[in-house]
Amino acid sequence: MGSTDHVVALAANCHAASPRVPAIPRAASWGSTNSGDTYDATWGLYCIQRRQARSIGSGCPTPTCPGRASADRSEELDSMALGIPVAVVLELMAMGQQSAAHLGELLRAASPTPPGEQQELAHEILRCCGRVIAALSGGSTATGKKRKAVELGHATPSKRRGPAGAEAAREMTVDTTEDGYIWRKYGQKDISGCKHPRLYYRCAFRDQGCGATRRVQQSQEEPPAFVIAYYGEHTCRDGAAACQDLAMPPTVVDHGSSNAAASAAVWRGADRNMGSPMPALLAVGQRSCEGDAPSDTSQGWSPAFSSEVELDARGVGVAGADEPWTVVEFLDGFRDWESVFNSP
DNA sequence: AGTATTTGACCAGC
DNA sequence: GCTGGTCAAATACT
Repeated sequence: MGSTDHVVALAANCHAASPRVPAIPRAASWGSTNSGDTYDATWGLYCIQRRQARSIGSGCPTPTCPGRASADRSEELDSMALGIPVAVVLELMAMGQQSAAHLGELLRAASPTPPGEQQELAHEILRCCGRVIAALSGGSTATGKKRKAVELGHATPSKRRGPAGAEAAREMTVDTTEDGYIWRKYGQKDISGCKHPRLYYRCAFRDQGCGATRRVQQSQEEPPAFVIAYYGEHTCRDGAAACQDLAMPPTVVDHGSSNAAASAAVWRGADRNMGSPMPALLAVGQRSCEGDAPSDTSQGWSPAFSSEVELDARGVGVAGADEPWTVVEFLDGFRDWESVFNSP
């Protein structure tokens, strides 16, 4: 059995033990909050209503919905050689990432110290997913503009245009500023022609040498969307994993972070989800952005979501009348892209 | 008291 | 000179 099968099987087994789970972040790229699709990322099950899949390319009034106005979307859909929408790949990779994180958590719980080969493997899966997501996000930048060498951090550290030390900008438009990393705000600037200020964040683990930064600009659209540009790579044990570790129960994780306040903030988030089946992933990231400027430090695991996920005994979403499908079916080969996206 | 955030100042590119 | 990215002191928060 391969690693992926292992993760999927594990996730499916875990879900069987707990068929109902709280709301889970949905990848922003799928957009609409009331489209009827459901995503149980924690347990690795993904349900999507066919009507939502059809909305891609047919237009949707929701500004952040992938089906809206479909010039950009069709461009994105065409952007992959295999004809697979980038957004869907991102979604699946995010799911894989979460499953790997969950696997790591379970392995850690089974044998806390020292980290075993299995845990290293889980971490490797997590890292691979993260890199694919980063690569795909970079390939679908909103502006498509290339940054000059001086902006890419090849120059000595300075106050150059573009965050210092940045290697590349990966720009994306999402409906939440939460992305699974812990960021520390270090600046804010009013930008000419923009109603909202631009916010500057760096990784909270900067003291560990992590040079990742991001720039957040709220669009003037309604509802709010955020254009987030990422610079540099997370070197803080792959950022997301570290952040997730912080959110785990203390009996499982001793992260050793000197960042007490950040840890405390995450723990407060965890408290809100006491009793949920997977606090490490559910606990954080449920604060939505309100007002003009999201001044909060993002702690979330994953992008925006708003709907409660109701699952039946098999762990399949039952949000609507249309027949749902699960990503497990897809991964097992019972569903293919055509059946998902072209079905009436 | 320690840490995070805010915000005006500074700096460099354009 | 204007703009935007960063710094750092002041302030707020826990």
